[in-house]
Amino acid sequence: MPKSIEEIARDTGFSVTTIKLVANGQAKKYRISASTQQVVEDYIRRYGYVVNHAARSLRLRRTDTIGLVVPDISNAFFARLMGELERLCRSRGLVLLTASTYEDPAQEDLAVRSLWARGVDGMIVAPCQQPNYSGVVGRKARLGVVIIDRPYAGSRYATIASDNFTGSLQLTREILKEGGARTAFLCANPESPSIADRIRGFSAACLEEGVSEWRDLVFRTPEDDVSSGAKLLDRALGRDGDAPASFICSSLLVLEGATHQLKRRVGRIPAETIIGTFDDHPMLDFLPNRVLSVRQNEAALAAAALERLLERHGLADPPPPPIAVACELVRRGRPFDHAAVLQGPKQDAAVQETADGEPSA
Amino acid sequence: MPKSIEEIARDTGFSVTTIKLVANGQAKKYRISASTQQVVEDYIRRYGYVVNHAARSLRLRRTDTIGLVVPDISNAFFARLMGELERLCRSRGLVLLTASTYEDPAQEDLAVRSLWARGVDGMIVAPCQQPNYSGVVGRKARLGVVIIDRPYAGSRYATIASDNFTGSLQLTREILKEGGARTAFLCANPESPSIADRIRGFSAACLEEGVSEWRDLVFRTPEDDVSSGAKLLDRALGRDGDAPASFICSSLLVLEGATHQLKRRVGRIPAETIIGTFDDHPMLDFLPNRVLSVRQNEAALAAAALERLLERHGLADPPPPPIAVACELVRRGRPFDHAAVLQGPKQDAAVQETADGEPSA
DNA sequence: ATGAAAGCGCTAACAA
DNA sequence: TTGTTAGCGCTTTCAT
Repeated sequence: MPKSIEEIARDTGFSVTTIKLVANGQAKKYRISASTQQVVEDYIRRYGYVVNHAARSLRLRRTDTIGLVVPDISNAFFARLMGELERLCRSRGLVLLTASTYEDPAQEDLAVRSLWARGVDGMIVAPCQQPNYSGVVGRKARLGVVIIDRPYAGSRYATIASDNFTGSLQLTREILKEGGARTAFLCANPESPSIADRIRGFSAACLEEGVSEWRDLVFRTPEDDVSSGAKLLDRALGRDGDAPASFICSSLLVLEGATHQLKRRVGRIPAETIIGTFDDHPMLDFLPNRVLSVRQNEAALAAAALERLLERHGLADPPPPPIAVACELVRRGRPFDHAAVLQGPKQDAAVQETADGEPSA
Repeated sequence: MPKSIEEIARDTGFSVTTIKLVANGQAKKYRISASTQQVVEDYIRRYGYVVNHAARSLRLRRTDTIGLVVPDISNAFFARLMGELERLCRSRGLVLLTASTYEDPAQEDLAVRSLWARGVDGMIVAPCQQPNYSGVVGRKARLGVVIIDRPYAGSRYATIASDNFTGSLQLTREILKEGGARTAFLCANPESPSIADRIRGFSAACLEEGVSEWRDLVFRTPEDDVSSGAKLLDRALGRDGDAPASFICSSLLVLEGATHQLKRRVGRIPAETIIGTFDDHPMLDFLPNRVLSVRQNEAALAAAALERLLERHGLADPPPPPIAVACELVRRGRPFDHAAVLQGPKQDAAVQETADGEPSA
């Protein structure tokens, strides 16, 4: 049971100042005598000392705690983001408080309010609505807020997000190149600014390739969940029910629903279907298909967000310009080889290429 | 910028006691006059009031904060566990501090120490070693600790874990029934008590079915990661390199490595291979195969852990008996129908069964 | 029905 | 080189 500074002072007969000085390793700086130092250090070695963080926070008006508010921590992207943030925080002596909102604005307000009441020094939030915490968080709050992942236009806060436009542009280009003239975009929650960017990227790539009717190829649904993915695929299949040569999903949840529905409607996931999706995941490897996915850089997003937060922006009226973090296009499987199928499977070098490279740990 | 109780008292001319009474809604209980109540409430409505949590903690010697220490928050199981815990905590006015250890005992000690220094009221930890925090956390710590997910034998702490033995038993039984006489168990980190239970379940099922040489079918590797999964599959394949009729993976990471390696060695994942794995995940649906997975009940684990923690066990010398939470066997795909393959694919009712049921949101 | 005051453990400013 | 003190905002106990 460790002692408080005052107890140590009382027991050793020195003053709190002295104790504090040696406890903080500032002994020689303030020329504490060697004997004093010895006594105090022995005492601490014996009984231990841990600063009382509550008292410290009360005095310093600072908790060394930051809050993270995300739609859903069990979403792999947010879980990785949190992991990175926590690592960064720990190395700076900060601690991370996390809350999930499940895409519910009311829960978001609640979470923000609760974190604020806990006295977090700042918050990083992936909002599910146009962010405005002035009512929640007080007017002149000394509290820093940075928005991540959902770059709502005109936000009063510093904003960090992936470059979804370019990611989508490159993904769509590549799919069109490999898979033919058209592809469908199964798109959940199109009102979200990050998704809107993905739609813009999709349309830009379509127009590049002369697909002027791109609007007919974007299928939308409000909810980003598995059942919506199934519905979207149904709509994309259309009347004939032929499997599409390729499709792009706005999220992994949509992809789950789409593949499920494809199995129901077509009986299987055709090997020649090219699948594009946002958010990379190792388990995409389970699909036998050619899969192109857009990987976000969680580490860079986390680092940028924390940096922005800590530079304590004076919360100036014009927030700093948004930061866009580059994505990476990940390719899995191989472009489908129609010739090989006609000849039947071969156990040769060509087949060895199916999965190349060592799996990474 | 909300006010403190004392500011409100000063500004309204009442005493802090009065303010506190109405702020806590105990006005009528203590028969505060209606006019007083009115004044105070108006003031609070106008300026706001949020308790200063640091001051409260200092006074109460309690932070209403609990810590969660897990090997890796980006592991889907732990992410879901955390989500459940956070939800439960919020409804009780608690807040959750989470730290990842990346299976490193040093980081685990660091995390525990750091949370302890933050004054958490209790900790839930999924340890990567025989847990012993007496040095870290002080002797007579009034701090509750409950161990989750890794039921180390003889631990001094209350322990909650899935019933991995039964889960493994049922999984292996079913695989043997569907897939023939033998199956391999690709097993990472066999020293971990939860994995040891899974091995015991595997062997019990093997013995039931008369597979006395089960020891030869368990392939082990210390690290639970993707590259280990690949190595394990290599070893299981043996000299002939024929694809196995079935195999079981001790974790999703192992499965990722194993499927990857299977593609390299065999050229593809044979449709008739039956795959068993621990930890269920929606993306297992991506595999065209028959897949059986053992789903842990994160909600029940979280609830049990929090309950144990909050009942403040006096930390009696004999810890309470471990709690085992039942798992659920999840089946995906269909048992492979060899006859259907010989006849070629059919677009009929039988094929419709491939994926049955609506996808769940 | 309302008020006064002590003290939780820490830090910072000032003293000696 | 070491000591003293005044709060930070809250809760609790004891007075009115």
